[in-house]
Amino acid sequence: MTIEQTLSSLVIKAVKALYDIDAAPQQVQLQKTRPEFEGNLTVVVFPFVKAARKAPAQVAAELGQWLQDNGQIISKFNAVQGFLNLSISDRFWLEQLRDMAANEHYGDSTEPRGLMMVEYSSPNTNKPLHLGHVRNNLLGYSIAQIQEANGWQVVKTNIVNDRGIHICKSMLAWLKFGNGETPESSGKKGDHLIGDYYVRFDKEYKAQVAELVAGGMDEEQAKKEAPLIKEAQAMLLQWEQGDAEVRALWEKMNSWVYAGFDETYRHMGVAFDKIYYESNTYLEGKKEVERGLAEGKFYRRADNSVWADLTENGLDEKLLLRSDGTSVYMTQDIGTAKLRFQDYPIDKMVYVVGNEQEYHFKVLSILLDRLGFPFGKELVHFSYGMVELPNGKMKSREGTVVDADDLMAAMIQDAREISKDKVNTLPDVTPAEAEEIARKVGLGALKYFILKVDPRKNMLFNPAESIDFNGNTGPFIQYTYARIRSVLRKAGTLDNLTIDHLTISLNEKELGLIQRLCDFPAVVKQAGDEFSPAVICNYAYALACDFNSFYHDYSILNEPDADKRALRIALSAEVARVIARAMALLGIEVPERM
RNA sequence: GGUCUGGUAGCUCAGCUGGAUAGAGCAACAGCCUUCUAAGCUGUGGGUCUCGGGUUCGAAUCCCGACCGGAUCACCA
Repeated sequence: MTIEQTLSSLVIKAVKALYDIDAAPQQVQLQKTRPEFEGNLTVVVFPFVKAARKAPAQVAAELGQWLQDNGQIISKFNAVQGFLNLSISDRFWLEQLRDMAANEHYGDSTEPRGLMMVEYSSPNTNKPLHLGHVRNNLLGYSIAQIQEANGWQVVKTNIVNDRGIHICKSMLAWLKFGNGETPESSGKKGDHLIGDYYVRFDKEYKAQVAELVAGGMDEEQAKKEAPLIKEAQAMLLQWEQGDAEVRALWEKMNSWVYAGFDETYRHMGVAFDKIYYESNTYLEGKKEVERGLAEGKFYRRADNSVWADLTENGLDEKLLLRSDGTSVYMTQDIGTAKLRFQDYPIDKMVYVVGNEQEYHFKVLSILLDRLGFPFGKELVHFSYGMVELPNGKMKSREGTVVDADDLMAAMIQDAREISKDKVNTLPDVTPAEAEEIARKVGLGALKYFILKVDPRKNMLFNPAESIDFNGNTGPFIQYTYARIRSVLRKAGTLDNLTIDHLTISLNEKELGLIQRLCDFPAVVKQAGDEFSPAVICNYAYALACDFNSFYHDYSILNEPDADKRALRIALSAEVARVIARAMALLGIEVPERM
């Protein structure tokens, strides 16, 4: 039972006893007491003043007196207008600290909630990952961790868009201009190599179009008639027909890309439990559409294309199969969903996909439902905002993308240089440890920078300004952790970490820290309910701030009173543990020293 | 045009299921290391919460309208 629950039920008893009011739990408004007032928690009494027929300040005072007389945990109170500020006894807080320290999984929900599949990343295999994917990957991974902490069994999944005209373009450009270049021969990462040929295709294609237009052709027509695009389309057809040569080339080039992606994922610290490939799922989707057609749920037009009529759902009509019988985006997502639900007993399906695809998922949900999949209606599109640059959206063809590998490398380099500049550089640090610290800190700065923003909102990234390492940042929180660990290493030989004496009187900072620690389980729950790693970020930052303030004002190891010293050590250890856990929920590692 | 979404300090963002004098960080300025890690701590300045109505004891928060921005409405994925 949390302090809020305890107090809430006490207040309900109080208003019944004092004013004969039958209050619902939602009517009891509890909030943290603002720092300018004395107390830990505040009851807002306005909801009761009307029924009590007394002035707000009087209701607050009477309520406070009752609570103090009848609830053992309240040590004192004060009433300011309609706000009743309650001070909770030190003993209560000390018991809370003792209990959480004894709980190995503090913060986690104990209630099992079924199986949740989280799809994220979902790259195309024709170019390397960029900043948009970084936000996607970090959000997806973090959401998976957070939902696990909330009791879900989570399967992390990735759907790789490994077929289609885009990959044919890269293949074609490589055949024409590549001279057999490989990742080994060029020293390039496979995904970057393929991305370069995708860009090369576009360049050559544009030149062809320009030439046709110069020759007098209409631009729209030129785009269709350019020899390169015709060749790419022919190649896609060959691929669909299973042409051995095209398939072999496709497999070779995709394998280069996968090797590159694997490296990026590993570096980023994200992983998947099960990967699906569009080349395996799109046929399944076609079958489902055919079935729906046979069952009269869809209809075929004169040109042979297949459509779903969604007008009764307030939407338009949606294409499901082209007139040439090939599948579209929607088709393969239907197939992928079907395979997934065959493979796992999924209770909740979550798609981590940008908000530009809200319409797509609205339609997908309706279609799956219409096809008789019970999970369709319940699917969650975790729709996150775009990462924008100062001059607008990233455009791969305009060269304004921020590459994921480059960005991570740059962050780690910044971290290296900042460590070097520190006056208090660790004297005995080995080069290997220094490098490990730089990696954790650089990636920590990047991840926190992205995750601290409300996922639903668009966010701005300015490549010209470096990401901070001071203030409300990942490194600030990592630093707080490293600081505590340093103290604890020294304390290890001085004291044992037990709280035997629950009679210690707490100072303001100690009490505030314990109260903050007590919030953690509710924060984890809120982050899960709202699908928001940002909630965890805000909490971790507030906790680190509280600790640094405490650390500045009070000595831990030089405290002469042995009981107080033991308490401070135990409290610090608990703060470190919760920081580490919160950061783990964000996919951020914490260094023992920095 | 329809639908969705956003507008809070110079900049990046919290706060939004209504509660006390709207908060952080960055940037600027002023202090604090012989003492547990100064990636830290303390202080100063900085606001018409886009605008206008409404609801109420109370509105950045809820409702309506206006203005401005973004997304989306493909035989692209």
